[in-house]
Order: sequence, then C-alpha cells, then structure tokens
Amino acid sequence: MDVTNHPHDLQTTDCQKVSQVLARIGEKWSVLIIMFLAEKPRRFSEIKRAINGISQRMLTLCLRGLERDGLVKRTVFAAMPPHVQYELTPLGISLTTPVVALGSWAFEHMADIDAARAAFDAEN
Amino acid sequence: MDVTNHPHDLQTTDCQKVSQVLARIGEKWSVLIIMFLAEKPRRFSEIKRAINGISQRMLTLCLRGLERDGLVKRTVFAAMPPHVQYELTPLGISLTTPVVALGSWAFEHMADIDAARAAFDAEN
DNA sequence: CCGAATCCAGTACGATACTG
DNA sequence: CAGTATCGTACTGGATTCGG
Repeated sequence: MDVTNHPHDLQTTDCQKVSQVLARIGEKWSVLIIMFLAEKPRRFSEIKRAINGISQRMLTLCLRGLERDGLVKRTVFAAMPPHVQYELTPLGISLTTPVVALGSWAFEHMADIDAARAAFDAEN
Repeated sequence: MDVTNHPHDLQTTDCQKVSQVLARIGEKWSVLIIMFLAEKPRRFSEIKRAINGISQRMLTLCLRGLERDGLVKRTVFAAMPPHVQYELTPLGISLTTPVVALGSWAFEHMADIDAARAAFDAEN
C-alpha cells in the first residue's frame, strides 16, 4: 500500500499504525524537540532551556516516547553531577525532512490561518 | 524568522503560533480527513464511512476546526434530505504536500518503529 | 442525512516537591 | 543535573440520544 496512491484505504490496519506514528508527532512538544536536536546532540537541561514553557515532567515523558520509538538515543555519562546526552538516531534524522517541511508550511501560512480564524469567529 | 535556519528560536511568539497550527494537524483525525478530501470533495457520510472508527461527534468537531482555519470549505445544498459537501480550500490543498510527505514517512518507517518499541519494552 | 446536546472515561499537560 | 512522585485540571474522544 502506498498512502499517496490509495487514499481510500484509511480504514486498514496499516493506516491504523500510521495513525499511531502520527500521534507521537502530534504530541505538543515532539516537533520542537526534534527540530532542536536536529542541529546537534544536547543535554537535558539545554533542551529544557531552549524550549520555553515545557515542564520537566513533559520533557522527560516526551523524550522517553521518542526514545521508545527509536527516534532519539539517550546516553548517560556516569559522573557527578550527572550528564545525559540526547541525540537523533538515523531514523530520527530521516524524520526531520518531512517535519521541517511541515514546520515551514505552518510558518508560511500562519497569517492566513490567523485571518481565517478571526473571520470565522466574527460570523459566529 | 525561518524555521529551517533558526532552530534556536523555539521560544518566540512566532513559534508559539506555529505550535498552534501544528496542534490542529496533530489532532487524531485531521491528517486522514485532509488526505481523503485531497482526492475530491465529499459528503459528510462519505467521510464517515471512509474513515473507520471515527465518531460522528469527532468528525463534526474536526471538520469545524478545519473550516475555522480556512483549510476546508463547507457547502450546504438546501434539500430534503440535507446534502452537505466538504472540500479543501487552496490553503488546504497546499497543506497536502507536507502532510503526504509526513504520511509517507510514517508508512515507510512503521516497521522500524514497531521494532524499536518492542525492543524498548522488552528491556523495561 | 447531517448534525447538536449530553454524559462520561482516559489522558495529556502543568505545578510542585522530593531524590541520587 | 536529571530525573521521579503526586496531585489537580482541561481537553480529547467515544457512546448515546435527540432534532430539523
């Protein structure tokens, strides 16, 4: 099955799995984290500082999820204080292409969407 | 600001707006609906039948959200029984490119992710 | 046929406090 | 520094019922 040629098969098992994959990308912080790690490996607190508004709890959970899916690799350097490095795996790197494409689209059409929302809300 | 060149600016107002746009795409059914409407305009019940598992409620809410963002156009043909058509706007059509890219990536790497999840769960 | 209204469960997310 | 534990809230999403 090829999603680009068979848009009808939205109810198959394959597409259910695709949905599960997309669900992780749909998480609030995943895209931002992936785009930040795309540049180079980072430490836990570097990510936390870079992504304004994320809580420690959600950063931990989100990184665990990305690690579980094989998109991010976690390396612990035994020392005091602890030093934990996160980096994209090859699979994670391959994700950056479509993710950046989506991010760019979102950025380019931000104004259009804002205007459409304002117009829609004005009517109702 | 260009998201492809300034991955550091994840905390700016612009990126907050991008997050809001991505949130709609992150909704459980949005991508499937957009991909289905990409082929041609459809009626409410056609969409419902095509996307297995979606409830009437969520289809209604999701279509409203897409309409609000100017991605989908809703046309009512006054008649009995009612006939309502949904179609992508030009803005919505421009979204299909990155969305299909993401969908294709998800489909191609489904197996990798499944394997990574199984391996991760086996250790913990 | 195309919804709206209501009710309810699961969970994503945040705030705070605590630990090796 | 890099988490874990606990609690509380808000929202997503499903089931069901009702209406034009």
